Amino acid sequence: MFSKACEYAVRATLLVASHSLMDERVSVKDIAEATASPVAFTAKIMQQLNRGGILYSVQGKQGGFEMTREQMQATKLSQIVTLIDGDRVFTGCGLGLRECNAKKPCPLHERFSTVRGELKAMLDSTTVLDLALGLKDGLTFLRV
Amino acid sequence: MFSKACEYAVRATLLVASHSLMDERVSVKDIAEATASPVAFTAKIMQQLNRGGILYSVQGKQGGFEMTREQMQATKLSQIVTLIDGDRVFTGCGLGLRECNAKKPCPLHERFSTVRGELKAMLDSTTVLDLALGLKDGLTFLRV
DNA sequence: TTTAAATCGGATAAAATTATCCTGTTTAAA
DNA sequence: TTTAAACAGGATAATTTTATCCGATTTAAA
Ligand code: SF4
Ligand code: SF4
Repeated sequence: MFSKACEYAVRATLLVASHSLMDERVSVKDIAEATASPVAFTAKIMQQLNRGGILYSVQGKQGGFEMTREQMQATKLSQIVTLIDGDRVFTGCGLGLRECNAKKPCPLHERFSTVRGELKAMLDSTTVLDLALGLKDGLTFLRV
Repeated sequence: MFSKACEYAVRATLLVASHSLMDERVSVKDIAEATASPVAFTAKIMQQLNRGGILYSVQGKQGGFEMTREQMQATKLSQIVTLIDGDRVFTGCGLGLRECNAKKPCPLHERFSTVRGELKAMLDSTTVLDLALGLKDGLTFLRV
């Protein structure tokens, strides 16, 4: 469904958000540990999230990553997915046709575009804050 | 969403089915051409489809691939996806957690499993015959 | 019987994704 | 001022996925 990079990105963002709700800043090391992700790969992804304006990074000792409540509210999951994976999951053909042309539909067109639309609607309507709250309260988890 | 191999597999299966509806057998070369897929890779996938009982292969001159109407009716898209990609798309975690434990859900659990279930229901309720009919009638297409 | 079309399957290659390493810079604390 | 923690970013490595190649076998037609 999503790339590993994208899964790590969402997990990392939610972890940063839940800590920011408690006014804590987290390091890459903390993030990788808490989300069971490879640390160096996670570091790369944090750079992308920072450049994409999803969160803030603070350099130097005592540095790390943090989010404002505004960012948490403004950031929908679909934005993170698009930032890391592009829009293929939202616009791509279920059967892999290079170009989606409704006048020349693939056999799965009707049924697939319905489900794809539901996925997009779900990710469009879910904010980082929505999910970070449950995480902060210990109701949900980011690693097994 | 699906691997390239899986996309090729579904496209190839639908092509074989539509031709079998007209009592025509098709070669790997024909399939690759008609579905805009790499021929050698498609050949490998045809072997998997044959071993998996999705369709029949006929060796030797005038050989190729074919499906019975029973196979078309019995084969749901979900079976092809499972054969090629396994069940990760149906059972995997949207955030990539290794083990899905409803008692220890990821933050996206509720929303993701809903959409994932709709995808599965769609693929479970769609047979190869359903899609091959529109293809045979020229209403849908397998390449741009 | 010979030939050629076609699948089978193992080996290999190319490309993309995932993951690591290392050096430099920033910055707070000692 | 020195030190060490921490991110930035370029280079490289490992793994997986995608793709190709080739010799062997099967089989219908010439
Ligand atoms: S809509 Fe149908 S045709 Fe267009 S891309 Fe999706 S699946 Fe393929
Ligand atoms: S069910 Fe929820 S927790 Fe379990 S895997 Fe799917 S999304 Fe993750």
